[in-house]
Amino acid sequence: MSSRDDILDAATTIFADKGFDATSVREICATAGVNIAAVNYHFGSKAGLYREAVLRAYHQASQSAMPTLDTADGDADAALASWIHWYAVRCVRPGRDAASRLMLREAAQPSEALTGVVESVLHPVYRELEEIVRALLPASTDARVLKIQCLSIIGQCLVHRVCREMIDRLPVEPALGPDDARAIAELVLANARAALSAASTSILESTS
Amino acid sequence: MSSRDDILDAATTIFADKGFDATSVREICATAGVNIAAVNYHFGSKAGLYREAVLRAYHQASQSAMPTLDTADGDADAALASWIHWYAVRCVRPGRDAASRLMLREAAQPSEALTGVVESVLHPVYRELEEIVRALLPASTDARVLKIQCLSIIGQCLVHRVCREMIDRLPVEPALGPDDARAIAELVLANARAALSAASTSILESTS
DNA sequence: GCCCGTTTCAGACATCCGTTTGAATCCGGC
DNA sequence: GCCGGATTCAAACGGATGTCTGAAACGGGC
Repeated sequence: MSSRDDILDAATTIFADKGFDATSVREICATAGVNIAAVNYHFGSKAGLYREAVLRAYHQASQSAMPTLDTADGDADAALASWIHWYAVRCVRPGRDAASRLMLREAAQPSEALTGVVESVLHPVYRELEEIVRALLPASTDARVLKIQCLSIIGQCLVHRVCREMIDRLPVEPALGPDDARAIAELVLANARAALSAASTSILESTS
Repeated sequence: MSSRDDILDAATTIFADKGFDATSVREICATAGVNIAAVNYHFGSKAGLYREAVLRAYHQASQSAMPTLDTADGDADAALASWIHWYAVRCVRPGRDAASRLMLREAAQPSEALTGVVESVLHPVYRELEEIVRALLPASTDARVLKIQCLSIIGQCLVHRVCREMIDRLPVEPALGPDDARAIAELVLANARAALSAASTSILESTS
């Protein structure tokens, strides 16, 4: 069972770094130190290996529990803080955690072959954030505004993952690294609080 | 000169959609309705075609002028509003504008072959935002905080482009479309204003 | 010691890729 | 009408890819 896992480990890392198309089965096997035929023996095909790697990454991602409104005993603000910290750390920490990198790659550009698989882990994450944010906004808030606000929070975190290569090349000091995860999380939280309370009052003003 | 442009048009669209590796020269030529050899005749290689497509996309992107502090006569808040609107529309509007899609793909994952080319258009955009945001924050603001705040603004816009496929699959109504560009821009602006003023006062409090 | 299912292996398979070739075609200038 | 450079074309090139084959090696159960 070792070679099967070796292949999965190597595949997760390389797929996460280079994407499905740019990765060759031979490279994966060379990294894993196994014969090329092992991929088709254990996984049927390159696509099967990819599917398995994403599924395993999903399973690993489910391990570290996502904070929810319930785990915060209904305290929406505390839940927001926990959620943002949980998500931001996940985005900013550069991973030896290749699994989460692979997940995020799939999130941005889902494989048509994996329809439903990735959604099953992504949707609950989004839904939970929306529940938390909904509790922090007036009940009268437009659904469209709620959605945009949630995506803004996600975007502030995700940019540090998706645009990491660009960020690292930015001609401005200081460079942002994994050590700044906490600072980023706190700033995003402060921004979200400010944005949500501003959104609340502006809605109250417009309806008064 | 027509076939050369036909190839560039087809290449820009397909490269933007599928990336460099997943795109084949044969597919580009079939779409453009030209012979396969035309790519190497006009551009030397697939990489040369890619480079040319990105460069043309960059050139087109430079046409619509970016708002700056200067064009707002030094009014930082007005400049921020203009900049966010300019950038958000660019991100949210889906593209028949394949050029900007290609640019954003390059921004997220720059080709090593194009080092310097994309930076030359991306860096001024970031620099300008940082100038505007700097003017809206206390002079004592930490450079790291300034950078994170700028990336938060960029992230809130960019998420609508980079994660479009995921957003479209979100199990929550209503769907966000290109018509919501203005609403998104306004919300991001409101969020940025709230975040920056909150950041200003918190810094003042901490130093007093 | 031997057996049999599991796993590994070197090698070959067809296919697709980006690229090249050399001839055919076009077309303005004379 | 015809020349010569520019362009297009069908066909093929070598190489890399994903996949498959058949035999070799392994390893626990009897």
